[in-house]
Amino acid sequence: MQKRIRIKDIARMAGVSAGTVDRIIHGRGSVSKKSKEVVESILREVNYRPNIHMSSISLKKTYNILFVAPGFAEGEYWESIYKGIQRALNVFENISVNCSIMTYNQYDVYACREVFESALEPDFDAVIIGPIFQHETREFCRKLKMKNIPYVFVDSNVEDTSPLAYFSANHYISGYLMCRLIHSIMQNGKDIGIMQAMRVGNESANSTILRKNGFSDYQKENRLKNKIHRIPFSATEPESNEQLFNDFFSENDNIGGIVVLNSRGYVIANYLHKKKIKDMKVVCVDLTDANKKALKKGHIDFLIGQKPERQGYLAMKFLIEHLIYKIPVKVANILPLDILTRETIDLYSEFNDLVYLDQYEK
Amino acid sequence: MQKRIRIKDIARMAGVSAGTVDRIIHGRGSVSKKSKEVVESILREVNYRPNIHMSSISLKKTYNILFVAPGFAEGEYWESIYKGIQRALNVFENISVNCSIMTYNQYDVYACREVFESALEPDFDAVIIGPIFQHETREFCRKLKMKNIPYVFVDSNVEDTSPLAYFSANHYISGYLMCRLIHSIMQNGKDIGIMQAMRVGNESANSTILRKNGFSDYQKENRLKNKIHRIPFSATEPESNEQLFNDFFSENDNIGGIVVLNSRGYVIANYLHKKKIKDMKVVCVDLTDANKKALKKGHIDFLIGQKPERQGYLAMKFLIEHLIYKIPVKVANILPLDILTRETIDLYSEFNDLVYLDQYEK
DNA sequence: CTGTTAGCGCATTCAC
DNA sequence: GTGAATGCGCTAACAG
Repeated sequence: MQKRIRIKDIARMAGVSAGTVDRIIHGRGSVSKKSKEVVESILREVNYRPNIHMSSISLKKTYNILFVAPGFAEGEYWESIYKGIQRALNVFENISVNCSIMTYNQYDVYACREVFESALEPDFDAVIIGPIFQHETREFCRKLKMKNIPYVFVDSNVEDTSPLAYFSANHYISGYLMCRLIHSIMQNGKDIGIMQAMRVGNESANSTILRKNGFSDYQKENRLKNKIHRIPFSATEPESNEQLFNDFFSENDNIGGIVVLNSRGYVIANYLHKKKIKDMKVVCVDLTDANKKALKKGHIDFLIGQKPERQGYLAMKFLIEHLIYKIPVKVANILPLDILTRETIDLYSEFNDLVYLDQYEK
Repeated sequence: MQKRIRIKDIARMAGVSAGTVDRIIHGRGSVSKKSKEVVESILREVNYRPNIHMSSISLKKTYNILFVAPGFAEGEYWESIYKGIQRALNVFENISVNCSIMTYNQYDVYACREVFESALEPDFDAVIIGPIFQHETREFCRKLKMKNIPYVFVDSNVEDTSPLAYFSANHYISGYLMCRLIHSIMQNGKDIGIMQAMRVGNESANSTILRKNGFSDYQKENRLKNKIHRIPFSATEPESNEQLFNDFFSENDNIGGIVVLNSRGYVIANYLHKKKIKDMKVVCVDLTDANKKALKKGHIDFLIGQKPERQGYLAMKFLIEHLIYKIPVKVANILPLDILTRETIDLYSEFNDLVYLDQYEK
């Protein structure tokens, strides 16, 4: 139970003053090569861990951080991520951070491009990106890199970019799991319906593609021969869905289970309930308000959660720490998947709303 | 985005000095009734929230806290709770806390009595209790109350006591959920085997009883007529279990699913594997190392987690906050249940081991 | 390039 | 019973 090592201790050991050690830790130049080497070797040797709460009271700088992601309404997936970001800002309230937010239409690649373009104008200290379109995101990241602006991803990673870190679920395993779950509860030999949104430009979201791969691989690995049908669905014109579903089910009368690879599971769950279609097992993803409600009523059997709040929280936390200390952070941060049923959803929500928060947060 | 209110602000508003406000916040007497009233009303009015990280650097007092619970080996349930306690001590390392630990044999009520007796000798500032035997725990709490020592429970609450708070899963729902899960994956019409440990004095653990109730109620509510058989099992003489299981399965040949209401699920899971008994669904509770291993190999289908680490963490955190600020804490703290499968267990463990921890913890 | 000093919010100690 | 002074670990501004 030895006392934590302080800057003062490091300074004494290195034969310099505390001010010099501080300059080295924060890399604000103007130190001799010799001092730098000596101090840095001692820092490593004693594994110095700065006390961020102490730092924060004396820190003067204001950091400007941008969160750019798909737009969201209350209770939707991306709102949870934003809430997590806010929570981090509360925990580190002593540190002055301005967090701007810019959103784009996730079903329209052209809108996304425009928003990314305008996001490059101001000079942010760092950016948190919620990516949907791979190509556009890559381009955006390339420009950020040229401007020397660090960025992190939430929700999913994008290949061929160099983020400081990303905070994501493993979407492949998510799809793999959903396939296992639907099979474990549905009647053998029945067909499976899959819902997966299409976007303008005919590109599925990054995460949805990965889930689909996981789903298919589970089928292959277990030599499952159930027929898979794609259920037509429109995210942008919700009023057309009922007709689409009617057509689908009249053409396919052997469906025993439905898997929804995006966060709109409640749409089909509510449809099934309305049409009094029983004996249909449903597995969905994302704890949106609408999905939680459908789960609670028993219209969804299993709901997979991706801890979006925690993703946002960790992203902002790591960014703050990086900006202050230039600490090398772990790049790949894969969060666990939550499996929720109607029995556990209430406890889950309550806990996240109340106990989970630190008492000293707003 | 207004700045947080400081003690200095309160002092100015109340027309007293910061020292006086501090004395009132911590209740260390020697303040006039009038000052107390004025300051307290302002504290409420502005909803003053002290900054514990600032408090901690200047705090001089050392707190002595006892953790008394069933003994544990590495990777077992109670170790996780203890780990959570340690984690809280790391997060609040600036605060000087001595945490002692005393353990008792959870299968022997007489051993428990003795340990409780000797736990009353030293003068602790607070006690964290892991209860097994209801009657003995009540008696222990009664004596703690007489000595004016506050206590909290982890794992489960005990009726007719007055803890400062308790941190627990909802064991009733846990049993209810296990019943639902086993039914959703096992073949219709088969029998169910239940494992539930017996203890010296013939008293089941608090939590196990509650789980059993939940299990039974799910059956009743859904008018499920499957036969339930109790599987004989000894926690204290593990070498006798194979014979007990052999006898059980030769007498009961229609078992389709097994539910284990205590943390020893791996015992039967490994037995089934060894004996090459297929087509038997297994649902267990507690993420012990042995259970996780069995889950990963596919010998357990669903494993229910109770977040023991988080229980321990929250218990210690709340206790520290209470000791420092006498903040009224929420008494009932029910944590959500985790549902784990072989697909999700790895992500869960990794995350808990690494990312979950604050960077500034050891 | 570097040491010194002041001040962040808070608890404590010492005069009054 | 109370205000003022001191120090906790750290950063920032200044002087050299």
